[in-house]
Amino acid sequence: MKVTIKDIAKYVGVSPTTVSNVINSRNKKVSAEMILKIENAITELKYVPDFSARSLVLKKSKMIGVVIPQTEDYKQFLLENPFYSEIVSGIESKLREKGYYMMLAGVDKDDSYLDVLVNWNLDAAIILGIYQEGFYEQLKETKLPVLLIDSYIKDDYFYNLGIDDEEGGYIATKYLINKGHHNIAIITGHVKKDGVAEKRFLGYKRALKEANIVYKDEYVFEDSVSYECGVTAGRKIAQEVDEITAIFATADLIAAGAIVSLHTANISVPDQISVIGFDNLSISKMIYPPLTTVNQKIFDKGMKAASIILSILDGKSLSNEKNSYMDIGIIERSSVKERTK
Amino acid sequence: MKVTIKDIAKYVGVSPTTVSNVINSRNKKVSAEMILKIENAITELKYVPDFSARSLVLKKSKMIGVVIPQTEDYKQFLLENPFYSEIVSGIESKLREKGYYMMLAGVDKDDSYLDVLVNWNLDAAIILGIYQEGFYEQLKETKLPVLLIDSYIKDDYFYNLGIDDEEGGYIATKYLINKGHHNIAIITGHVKKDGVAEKRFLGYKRALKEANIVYKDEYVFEDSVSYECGVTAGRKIAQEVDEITAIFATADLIAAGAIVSLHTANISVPDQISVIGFDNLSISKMIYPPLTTVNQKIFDKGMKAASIILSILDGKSLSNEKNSYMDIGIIERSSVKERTK
DNA sequence: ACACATAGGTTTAACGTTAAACCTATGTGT
DNA sequence: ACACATAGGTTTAACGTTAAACCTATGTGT
Repeated sequence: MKVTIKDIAKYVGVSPTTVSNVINSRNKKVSAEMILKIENAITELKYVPDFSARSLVLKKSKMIGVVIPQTEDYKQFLLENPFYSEIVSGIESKLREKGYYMMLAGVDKDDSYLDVLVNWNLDAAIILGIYQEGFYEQLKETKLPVLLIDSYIKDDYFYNLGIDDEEGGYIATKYLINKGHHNIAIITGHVKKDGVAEKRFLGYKRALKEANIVYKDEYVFEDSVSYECGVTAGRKIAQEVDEITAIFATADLIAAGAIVSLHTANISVPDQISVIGFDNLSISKMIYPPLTTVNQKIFDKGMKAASIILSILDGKSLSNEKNSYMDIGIIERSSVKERTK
Repeated sequence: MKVTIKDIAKYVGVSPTTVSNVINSRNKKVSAEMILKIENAITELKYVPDFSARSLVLKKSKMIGVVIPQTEDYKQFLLENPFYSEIVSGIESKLREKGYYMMLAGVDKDDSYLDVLVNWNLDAAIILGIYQEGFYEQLKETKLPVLLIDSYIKDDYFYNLGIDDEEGGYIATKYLINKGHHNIAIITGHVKKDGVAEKRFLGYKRALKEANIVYKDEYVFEDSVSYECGVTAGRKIAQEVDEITAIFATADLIAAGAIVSLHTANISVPDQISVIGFDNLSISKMIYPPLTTVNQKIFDKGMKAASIILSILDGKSLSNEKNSYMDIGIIERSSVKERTK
């Protein structure tokens, strides 16, 4: 049998409410002596509170839902994408520090899985990735505080955390230009469907324009954001290596794929072609050559996401500015080189 | 206000129990006509069950705890390790398919965090990684079904899922030997503290012995299992490259680190030195050269772990064999080459 | 000497759901 | 004609916790 608050109460010879008061440190209502007695009884009988019961009466759970998308193609949980797993790490780390719990869930076509937020009296949700229209409507119906990460959904209901993706695209491209490159390919996600991809692409264009380099459609390789698509794009670029001298891969995963293709085609990075990535995933230092990339401090981003949500729950959501941004910057490693030819 | 079972009952003009019966498809107790009426009311009023209340009376939650260790050194959540994130992906995927939920938690020094399993009426736990002695004692006190992944804890209480690590070490080493290598270095985790490392090391020794190659202590590089330690070991091995012709890195993360060091020292893999890894992480095809490694189907392992736990909960834990093993095998890529010199 | 405040509690009802025991009208076999 | 089964429900209590209202003895100011 499970030890309950009543067992403690009986053991000490006191009412359940008093025990509850001690557990929740409402100490004004109970004498120091009694607190000690009850605390001893708790450790002695190994009492552990039942959060289901607590959540039932309080309508709070100290549990935050973290939602990650599924890829339609691969039917796999995207935690396999290091970007998601690193950010989830950050979230969990901060939540645990603050005594909160994390329920991690994938979402596939069956949107109704979202009900889980309500089912469990979750206190709030952090949403990673992009979903269909209806998903956000459902989210709003939960009435819960919701933080969207890297989303360009414009809706007052939601809190947002992201980076300045346009600026990121700009500084990455400018970095290549400053190294003397003019013919710069970009490998990007679907610009129409994905706000992040769109902004980075816009930044790319701005940097070109500013440097008086004509933008060329042929230099744009648009596909899903994945290692595999990086491989495919890299293969195509390998055939134009005399013309193209640098690549802006808008995600490290894409960069990793492209570089493998270039290796296979016996093209040296960075001697024959430079590559800059985006994200600074932990794998970016493991590939060869170590990847120069745009750092977005993913782990910190996760911690920040959790902090924002917790401060909302604490009611100290200071400003009414619902959008937050992380700093970005270039991490120089070895995949970009001054253009010589 | 939240819509409850009572609201539905009132709306339809029936008792709460009847609504409950419909929700839980105990259909024998209610007429077809009534079922329809109630179902309509549920969608109309947007009723969503409260799992806290349900869990309180049923003592079940349909929620499984998944526990991941923290590194003491880095104070980071190990989901950053792709091995853990891939396996968690597999677990989540299967759990969701079966209508279960996942609570993901890190564990640090403050072991009492384990209470969360009891707090939330979790149905079972899946434990990744290695912990101190006391941790397992606490786990047993929860009385919950617990599945340990890749653990060599011998205790009848626990279910286990792993691979034959000794065999893995053996086939990896033998693969190198078959390619003509004699002077084979091994980079391994702490053999005394980590059962997995120990077994793989034993397999390495067995393969050497079988081939009449004398084992040399100088060829053993023992440190933590991480990318960083791979870098360190690789740096040392780089200085003995005339003698050592192959490396068995007992984890892909280690292999990735070692290879970067070899690149830095201008040593060609696999022309001057061959490297075989272990795990077949998704990053192993992203590094250069693509890594030949021992495949342990990590995603599938996660799915299997969830399946085992669910079948225990269903009471159809067929055999009384509590230990399960995944198949392993060599994945040939490009980091190992026939020895020439 | 009395009103009032306060410390240190207790009692009661509620959160939403389910299991167990019970009820009642109708059908069914002999 | 009666016993009995069954379909289709209802009523009650319980899960463990907490909030709100209440109680009582003692202390405190005038």
